[in-house]
Amino acid sequence: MAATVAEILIPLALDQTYSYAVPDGIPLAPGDVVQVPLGPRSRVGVVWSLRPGAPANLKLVEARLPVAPLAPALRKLVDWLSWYTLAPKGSALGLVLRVPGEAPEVSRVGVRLAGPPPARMTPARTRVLQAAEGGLIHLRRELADRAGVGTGVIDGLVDEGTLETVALRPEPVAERPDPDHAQPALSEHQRAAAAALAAAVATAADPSMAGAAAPVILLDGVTGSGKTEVYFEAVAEAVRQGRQALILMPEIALTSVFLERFAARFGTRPAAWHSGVSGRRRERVLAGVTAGEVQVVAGARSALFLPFRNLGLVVVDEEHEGAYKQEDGVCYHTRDIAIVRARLEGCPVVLASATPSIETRVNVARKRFARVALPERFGGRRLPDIRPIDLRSDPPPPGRFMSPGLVEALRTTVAAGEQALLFLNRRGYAPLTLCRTCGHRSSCPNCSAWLVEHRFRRALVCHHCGHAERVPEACMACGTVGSLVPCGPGVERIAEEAAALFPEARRIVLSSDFPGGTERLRTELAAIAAGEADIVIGTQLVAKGHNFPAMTLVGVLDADIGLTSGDPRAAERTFQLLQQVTGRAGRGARPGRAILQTYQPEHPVIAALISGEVERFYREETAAREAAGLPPFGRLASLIVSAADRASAESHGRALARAADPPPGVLVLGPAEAPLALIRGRHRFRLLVKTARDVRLQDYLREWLFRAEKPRGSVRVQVDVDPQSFL
DNA sequence: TGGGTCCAATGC
DNA sequence: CATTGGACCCAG
Repeated sequence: MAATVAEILIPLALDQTYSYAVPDGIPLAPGDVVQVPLGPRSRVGVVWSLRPGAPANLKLVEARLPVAPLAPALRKLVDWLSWYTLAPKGSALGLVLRVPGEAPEVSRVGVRLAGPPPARMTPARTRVLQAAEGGLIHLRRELADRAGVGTGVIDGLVDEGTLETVALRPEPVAERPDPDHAQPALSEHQRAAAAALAAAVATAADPSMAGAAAPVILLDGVTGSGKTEVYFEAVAEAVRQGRQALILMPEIALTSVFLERFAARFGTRPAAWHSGVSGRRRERVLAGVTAGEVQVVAGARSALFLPFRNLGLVVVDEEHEGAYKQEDGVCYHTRDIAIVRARLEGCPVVLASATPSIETRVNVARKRFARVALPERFGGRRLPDIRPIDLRSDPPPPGRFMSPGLVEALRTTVAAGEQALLFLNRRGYAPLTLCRTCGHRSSCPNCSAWLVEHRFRRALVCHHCGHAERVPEACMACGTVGSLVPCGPGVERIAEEAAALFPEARRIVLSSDFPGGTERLRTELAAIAAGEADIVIGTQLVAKGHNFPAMTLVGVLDADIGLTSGDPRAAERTFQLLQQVTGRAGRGARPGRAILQTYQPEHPVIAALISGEVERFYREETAAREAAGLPPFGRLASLIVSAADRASAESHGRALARAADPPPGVLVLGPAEAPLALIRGRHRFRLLVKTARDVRLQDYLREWLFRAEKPRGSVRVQVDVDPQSFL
């Protein structure tokens, strides 16, 4: 009877499709979403291909689900992603496939005046009738609130026939953005840049240009140069062309400011998509995106996999951000996948950054990406003056972390009624707790990391696994009471110091583990922007994307953090972070300045920040990468071998190394104990594969892992192609 | 020997 | 991912 076999991909960690017989009654096409039996249960899968065949002992496809099929571009993306990352195909599908839940669309019910007044009048009923005057349709709840009655009164009037119910179409998740809502005031540079981006969008939308490769464009502009306004014009062009636009951001949860700026330009907010959007809203955004009704989505990395119907533009804001790298499950870099997705959809990509990554710079130099530059700050504002304080010659008093020079700068800033930011990229009170008597250091039982004291929570916390314990009275090792001392500063400790020095200044501490969650963070950020604080003490969370007009001083407490991590990207990362955080100063009318406390003012990163020789820094850093054969001049993959016990992790790592047999141009290093050897109770060893740029890295890795001993027991091997961090 | 727990293999 | 059945352990 059935004469077709369907290859079905199921969103589980399976690397192959499974074959099912297609019943005659269910016509199928590739991309269709189906229900198939798998083991004891029924699961959702996607038709990957169909072929004629006499199904012998195959199970039957149970049903085709009444949802939009997975578009060819997304199926290609899944294939490409699993090829590139070595993740199982099914895992890659899991990123893309979102099956709408069973929850039926709750149509909102409205009521309106429709019949004669009720036989029996009451004061409550009178108020309702007054509120409903004019015959307009009101929401049941809203009408009740307006009349100051319960919804029961409304229902009573509906029963009487005085009011009638009307089914309302659900409120759209996002209004149509109006590309001509507000004409932005752009500088000449901005206008030129915006025109270039819009032209790329228009060209890609032109049917006569179909098939031509749409460009990847780096929008390169210093902090405060107005990149957002510029790429908004590209978004506007996509909307005019009737196409969809996706704006990817590293930290969408905190950007209500961004949504407002969008609304000011387009008259309405874009649809937001991130982990914080859940339930009904998520489903409705999904449905709107699928149908093409939602035109602009602003989202975190998972938005990259939404089923756009006619994508016309992808913007990757803060292109260089480390948060774009997904480190577990399917390891991918959002920027790179965004470029692949855009190519499959035939639309341009805009990468926006004040501090573009070296990869992107090199791609510009190689003419693979175009570049549009915004050379100056909006309104002609100057970048802040940056000055070092050498902690060797100008140290803070004992037990303090602010040098006299920084304190003095703070004093003048606060006295002038301006705002200062004290930046330290370390959460908590103290990063290490030491016993003065026996030298014992509190460390995490599950990870090879020190426990960080959080004085506010009265706990010692592991920043890797979340393990937390009460701050003990006595040393765990020697039992001495009152002998534990906090070592080093975290933001909480800096806040304490600022409070001691400037008791009358208004202070706000911000860090990602802040009690009150994102809602509170949002209000605090708004308060800072409104000038309701004199001194802000914060982690990197305050470094990014916020506009604090009254801020004129940024003090970096430890500019050297991160320079010594042994990670090849450490210098670049530190440079980007410090460039961003110092860029918070002087965005308003008054000029800004920044102070870097450092032990190594001669270090290339610090020296470049102080002298403003950005290009020289990048030139040298790029040259160093090239000399070392590191990306983007060579390719890297890391294999993390983890196991419940150290010995099995190490022995499997060694077995892999023995089987490596690298061809010319490939170097396999390790296994070495991973820098964080123990995380969440798992011991980790790392192998590093370094190849020349033209080596087919994935093919080699596949072949190697196929040949090598398969992991047994608790052993896991995690492959990360293009690793960002080496920790 | 039965029952209980744990964990790796399995799914078309 | 969710289920399962085999391996291992313990009490009786």
